[in-house]
Amino acid sequence: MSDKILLIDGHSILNRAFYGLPDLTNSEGRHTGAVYGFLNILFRILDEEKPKYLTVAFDLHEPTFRHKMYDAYKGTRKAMPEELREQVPLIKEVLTAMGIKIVSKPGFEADDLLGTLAVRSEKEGMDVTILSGDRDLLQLATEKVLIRLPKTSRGKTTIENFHTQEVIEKYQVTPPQIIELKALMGDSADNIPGIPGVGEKTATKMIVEFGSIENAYAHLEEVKPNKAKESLREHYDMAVLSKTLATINTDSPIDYSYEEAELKELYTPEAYQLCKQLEFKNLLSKFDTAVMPENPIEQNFFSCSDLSGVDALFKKASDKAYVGISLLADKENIYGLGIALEKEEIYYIPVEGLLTGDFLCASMKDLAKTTVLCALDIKQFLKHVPLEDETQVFDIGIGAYLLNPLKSTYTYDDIAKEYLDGVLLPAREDLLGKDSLKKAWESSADGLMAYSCYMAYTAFASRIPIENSLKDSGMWKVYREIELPLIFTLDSMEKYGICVKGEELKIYGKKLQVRIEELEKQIYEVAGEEFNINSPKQLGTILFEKMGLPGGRKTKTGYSTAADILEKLAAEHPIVKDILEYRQLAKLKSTYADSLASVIGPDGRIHSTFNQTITATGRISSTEPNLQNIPVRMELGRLIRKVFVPEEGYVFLDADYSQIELRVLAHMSGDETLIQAYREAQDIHRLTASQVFHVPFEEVTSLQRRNAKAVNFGIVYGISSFGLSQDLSITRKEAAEYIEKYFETYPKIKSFLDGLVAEGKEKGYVTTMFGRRRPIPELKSGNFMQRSFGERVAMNSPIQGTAADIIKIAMNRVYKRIQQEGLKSRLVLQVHDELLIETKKDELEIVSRILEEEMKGAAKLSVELEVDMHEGGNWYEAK
DNA sequence: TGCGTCACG
DNA sequence: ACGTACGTGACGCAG
Repeated sequence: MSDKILLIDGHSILNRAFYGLPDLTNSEGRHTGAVYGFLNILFRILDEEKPKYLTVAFDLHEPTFRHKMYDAYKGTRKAMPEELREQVPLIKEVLTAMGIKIVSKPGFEADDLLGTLAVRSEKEGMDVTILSGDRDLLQLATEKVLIRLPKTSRGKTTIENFHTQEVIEKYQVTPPQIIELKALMGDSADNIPGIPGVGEKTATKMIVEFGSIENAYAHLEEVKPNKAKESLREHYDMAVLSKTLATINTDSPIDYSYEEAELKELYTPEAYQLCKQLEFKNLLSKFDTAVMPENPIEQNFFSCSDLSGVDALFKKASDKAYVGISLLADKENIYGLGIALEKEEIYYIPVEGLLTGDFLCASMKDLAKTTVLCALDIKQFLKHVPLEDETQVFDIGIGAYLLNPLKSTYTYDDIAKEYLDGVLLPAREDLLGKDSLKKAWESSADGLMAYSCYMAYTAFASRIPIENSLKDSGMWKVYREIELPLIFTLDSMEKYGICVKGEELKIYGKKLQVRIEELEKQIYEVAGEEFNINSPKQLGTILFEKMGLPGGRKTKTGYSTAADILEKLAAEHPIVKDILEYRQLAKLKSTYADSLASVIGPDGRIHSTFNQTITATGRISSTEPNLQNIPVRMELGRLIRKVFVPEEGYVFLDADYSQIELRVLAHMSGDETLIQAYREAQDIHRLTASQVFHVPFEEVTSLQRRNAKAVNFGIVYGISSFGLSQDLSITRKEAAEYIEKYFETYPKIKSFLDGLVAEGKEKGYVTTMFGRRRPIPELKSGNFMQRSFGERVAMNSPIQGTAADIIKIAMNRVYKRIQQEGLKSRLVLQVHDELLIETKKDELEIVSRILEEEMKGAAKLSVELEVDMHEGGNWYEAK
């Protein structure tokens, strides 16, 4: 087999990647999306082609010969956006680090270099592949030269491939004739003037008929249509110029050695460093551990596996003010412990023989009496080492979250990079691969010690920088008084869990199943065939193609079959109602009945995880299972709440804030009308309607009230006339009028929201009443969509976030009061504005007083925080 | 794995 | 002109 060479059009692929992918930046705000996209496509092609040689060609910035000709003629060049421009040197740097040959030459475009190398290589007897985003390159296709054009449509990349034959099939002309086409049609992007009045159709006809522009002129009288003939006649010199401009030079005088272009090891240490800095996490896994640089920190790792040594170690640790801790543990087992006493003194203790997990945990409980334990995830730590005093611990993960809540994970290597002067530590995956801790342990992976020590090191070393940053940014109080105590509150909620009746859940699931099968049958019958109703794609085909229903909104992949679309179609055909019911039941069965049943523990209770470092606004989230989205709005779904029950001798007490976000808005904006409204009104939406629509309170119609309610919601979400119009099924204009009237009624709300956006733009972040920050990089975006999103976020986050702060404060206080007063009752759930307490029957009175006092008293606002409370024998009754 | 959908606040 | 309400998590499908 002959050798293969891959030639890449650097700028054009970078361009493709830039425009095809969302604007990606690393945590320093450096734009990296185009480089990332480039590398992804490079690896994909390398994988497919496995070439022996590889070369990437770039234009230089100075104008080339061909451009000069036309610039002189027309004098225009297109500008490159700054976000892309700064990535050009970056991709060159990465390619160089990977040992990839780059060519460019003053006075020559990348096209010319590619053309020259393609012709030269073909002559050498090689197979040539050219990767470009530019169709001009098609003129280079031959039997041996393959042109590959990546296309990004709907987010994914497909590649079109062209040898001579494919060019002819697609364009009806041979590759060299592509030049003629292009010269006739012109190309504004490429600054080729072309012949006025000649487009793709005419050009193709002409070349198919005459073969070349010259021949067309030779038979000018035969050229049709007349318009084109006249234009050709008039613009002869334009045709000549265009052809020159469109022709890629295949004989450029470049020095080129195949030896240098030979593909070598791409995954070099230099490339690793770069990918790490750019935060290309997916790419890092491609690197072999062998290329990872030796880290000086590692020389300070010590293994400690004898009892007396460990005793001495804990003794030494107890003299420190604080230490870094990493506990290697999962739900079942403890595998080892890392302790950092100093930056240069880190120990690893594997669980082994007399050094049991229990022993280590007991030692740490002791250690906590004298020394602050710093770790990445204190809540996980508490699962094995129960502590009660928040002053005994420091959580660097939560600190890092507060400082930037937009990250999706808070891993030690990220934190080290961020807070320890950019130090690059090997990530978990570098050390342990994708294996679970258990697996790594069983195969006694030697990465365990490094993993544990790096984590302990990071916890130790970043404590001070994180603490300082929190103080500098005004978030120390949020950390110290809200988030840190909340760790203990959430830990307790997770440990208690909530009792769920598994048997009844099964019965409920079976009932659903019966009806689901009925509906299935009915739907198949009406549709005339069996299909997967759960597949939006198949469903769309049946409804909108086979049955001919009017298809509305489109999604990326086809027709939308979302509920709001189907509801509007319900009158068109009875099948739609059945589908909606089917959907509802299928959801209830799969997400609630079945999966809830599968996570009931041996104690008969569900122990959800409450995440403290997920949301951008400061809310907590709940996973495995999510107990914050148990149905309540529809009766059938709401019934599920009957299986959530308190244990014997207890009842549920459920307390929720009434319209907390609107009250927060009233307070933060200081709008007297809204504040006054809250001081007077039972029904805020009715009152809003009466004020906005200028009708007496008693005469507000239900429609007016509904509209006012939607506007109130809209305000909290960062109002837009479009969003409101969608929600209310009214025109944008009407929605805009509602909003205008609303702002007339509550003028300070308008200036408050405007102020938030202005503040966000100026500072790059917005804050809650308590100082919690949310960065909003989107506000700086040049993209209208992104920027608008940023503006809505700027309006919403302080409100949602303040409400989140308030309920967190309330949770902590309720938790502590229950503890202090020695009660048996316990907080078991939080659902954003709602707390559920499993209450000992004889403690009902005191607990309801605690709830009321602490929830209402959690924040001092200019309007009352109102709390609704209900008790019941299950969650359904208590809500 | 990403998307569409839908459950909650 | 752009094309959407804010914040989440889980499921099933399709590639």
